[in-house]
Amino acid sequence: MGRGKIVIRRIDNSTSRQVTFSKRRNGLLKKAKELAILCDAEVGVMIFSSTGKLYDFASTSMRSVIERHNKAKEENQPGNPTSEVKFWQREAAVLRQQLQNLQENHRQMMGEELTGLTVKDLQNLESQLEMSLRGVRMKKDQILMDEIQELTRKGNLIHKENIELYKKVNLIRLENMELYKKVYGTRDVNGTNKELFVTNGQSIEEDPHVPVHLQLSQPQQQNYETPTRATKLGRLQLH
Amino acid sequence: MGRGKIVIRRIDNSTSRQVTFSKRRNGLLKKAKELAILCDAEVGVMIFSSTGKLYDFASTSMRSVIERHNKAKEENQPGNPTSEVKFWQREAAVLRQQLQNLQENHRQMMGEELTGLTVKDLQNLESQLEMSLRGVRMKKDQILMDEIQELTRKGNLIHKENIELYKKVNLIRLENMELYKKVYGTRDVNGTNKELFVTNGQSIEEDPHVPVHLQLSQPQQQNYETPTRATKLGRLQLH
DNA sequence: AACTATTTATAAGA
DNA sequence: TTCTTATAAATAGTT
Repeated sequence: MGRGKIVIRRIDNSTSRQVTFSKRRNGLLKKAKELAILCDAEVGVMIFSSTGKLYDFASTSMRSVIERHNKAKEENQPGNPTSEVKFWQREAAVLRQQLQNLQENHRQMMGEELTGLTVKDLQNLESQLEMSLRGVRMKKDQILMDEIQELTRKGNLIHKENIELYKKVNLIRLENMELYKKVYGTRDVNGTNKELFVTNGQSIEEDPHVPVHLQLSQPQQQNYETPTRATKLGRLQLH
Repeated sequence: MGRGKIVIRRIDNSTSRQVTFSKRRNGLLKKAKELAILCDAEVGVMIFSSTGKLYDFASTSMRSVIERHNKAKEENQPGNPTSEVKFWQREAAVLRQQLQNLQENHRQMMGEELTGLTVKDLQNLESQLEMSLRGVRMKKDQILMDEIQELTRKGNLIHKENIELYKKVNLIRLENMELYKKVYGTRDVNGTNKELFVTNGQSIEEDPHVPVHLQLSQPQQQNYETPTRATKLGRLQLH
């Protein structure tokens, strides 16, 4: 696969041998990775350049690959089949089996690997998924309902606060009007000094019955405190 | 490098995963050999199929490659009893952790253990379940459709057989009537010797247009041959 | 390190 | 599994 065909024999020219090594080494490692992923295989590759430098790849870990290789070749180091080692090997084997079973099950629940299942199996799976879906939706709805309830509660609280606030404002306003009369007489009583009743740069006066109008938070927002007028009013410090 | 481009991700279809494994394994081993020869490198490759079968290549010997690798990594030999036990312990711990993670995930997919999930999490889970459900239903429907198609095909076949059979029966009956006339003259032509046209103890005569009435097999039954009248007739040997 | 003409690997289909 | 074939990918030789 190149400009020309080559025969597989040691490349004499040191430079081009080096270049080819670099290219083909990368190619080999890439293909090893691909094989491991595509085919769900455990792969280990070790390469030493002619200068002794190591390049390797292991889909899991090189140690695991080597252990497995040793076991497969039954070339267990002659002289240490310690019961402890055997115990842990068995333990790992059991766990690996469990993991594999669960993985298969999980894949089926993910709607993958359905080939080989009977209609009965598929029906069971379907029922299970439907049940799960119902559960999940119920839970989600519960959370949303709770959220709504909480927001409604807060809204009502703020509404009450606003009413109280309104009363106070009106009291102060009356006091103020009295004061105004005392200082300036009776002229120009209406339409002045609105500034005195302004909070946060917004006049309350223009809307005497501040409606509770909370915006429900979207599910993806954790922040319940959307800066609506109501919450702004809610933050008012009254003393 | 094939008829189509593929993404590097576990191949779902077990058969094609196996086929690809076989091809790419050979490719990888070939390239490992070539690299070793062309570039004068020491190369070792170990591959375990998902079924656990080992395939390997070493330009020198696997032992040598592993030794060299160990030395390069400055790690103790996997033959050291203590380190071996430690290795398996770690292996077991990793597997146990994986199992636990997968179990939690699986429980959530089963609609259990949903506490602690955010609305966002629940929505993702919901989508996943919906997708899985779609996949499962599609698969199930596919199987049922195939089954129905197959049954329809068989039904039509049997219907045709019945029609042919009917023609033959009528022919034989006519022949028989002629015979009867010759033997007994013309008296009592009708209403006799019905026995001659009886198959399996059931008279065809009573139902001249045998309807094709196949019972669809329930999903759990593999047996398509429910013993209806139609199939009984279908089993008649005609020569 | 790029570039590409070619070879090689391999995905899909029988 | 193995073969075929169209196409993707790797890479030999070159700049």
